[in-house]
Amino acid sequence: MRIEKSAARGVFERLYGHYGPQAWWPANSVFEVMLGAVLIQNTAWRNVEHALANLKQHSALSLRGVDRLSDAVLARCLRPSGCFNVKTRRVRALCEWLRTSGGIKRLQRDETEQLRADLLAVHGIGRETADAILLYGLQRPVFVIDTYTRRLLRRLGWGQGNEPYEALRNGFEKALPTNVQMYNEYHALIVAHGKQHCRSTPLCKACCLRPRCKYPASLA
DNA sequence: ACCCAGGGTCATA
DNA sequence: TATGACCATGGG
Repeated sequence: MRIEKSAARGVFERLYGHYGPQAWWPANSVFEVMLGAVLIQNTAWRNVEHALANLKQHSALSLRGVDRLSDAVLARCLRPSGCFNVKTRRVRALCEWLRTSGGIKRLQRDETEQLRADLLAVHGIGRETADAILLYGLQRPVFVIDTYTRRLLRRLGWGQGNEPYEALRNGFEKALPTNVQMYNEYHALIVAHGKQHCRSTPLCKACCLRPRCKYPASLA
């Protein structure tokens, strides 16, 4: 998958110029980023906020805190984020991994590729979740691919949108400078744009990323 | 009553 | 490699 550098840069400038800085990831700790990355799976951020607020009430926005909760209580906290029984197991797996690998502070010293492999080995952490944790939690220069990114890519005519994850990640990373801050904003901007309704902004008149958008035309 | 939301796992072909 | 069932809440 090949993406033109000027095009990749141009779309970023346009999105940034329109929406401005996104201040991602909304969290107060690396652990909270990890929790959010798992809870956001196939749900809306609003629901995740609710679940995180529930955890906070139980003083469970830390590894120790989550470990103290019973499965029943943890599941009850996660309920608003949907698929809560599934996510309870995934959060447990995440915590188990952190405990057995010496904690976040030690993990910070590992190479990005090593960290990525370790994350992918955790139950419930796939490519997107792993990359979100790497980029937003551990400040590594990894470009996150999600469904909005695939739609954007397709609607820009850069590709089909169904290419393998790694191909797309590689395409963006080669087209852009290796820059954590830029990757951070770019992905956040793609999501922000995708959330807009058609015609709600000048940019969306040309391309909204919602599934049934009437304007599947180019941003450029 | 539907569709969708910042996915991943598991079974199957 | 690729498709489909499944998980399940909350907002539009």
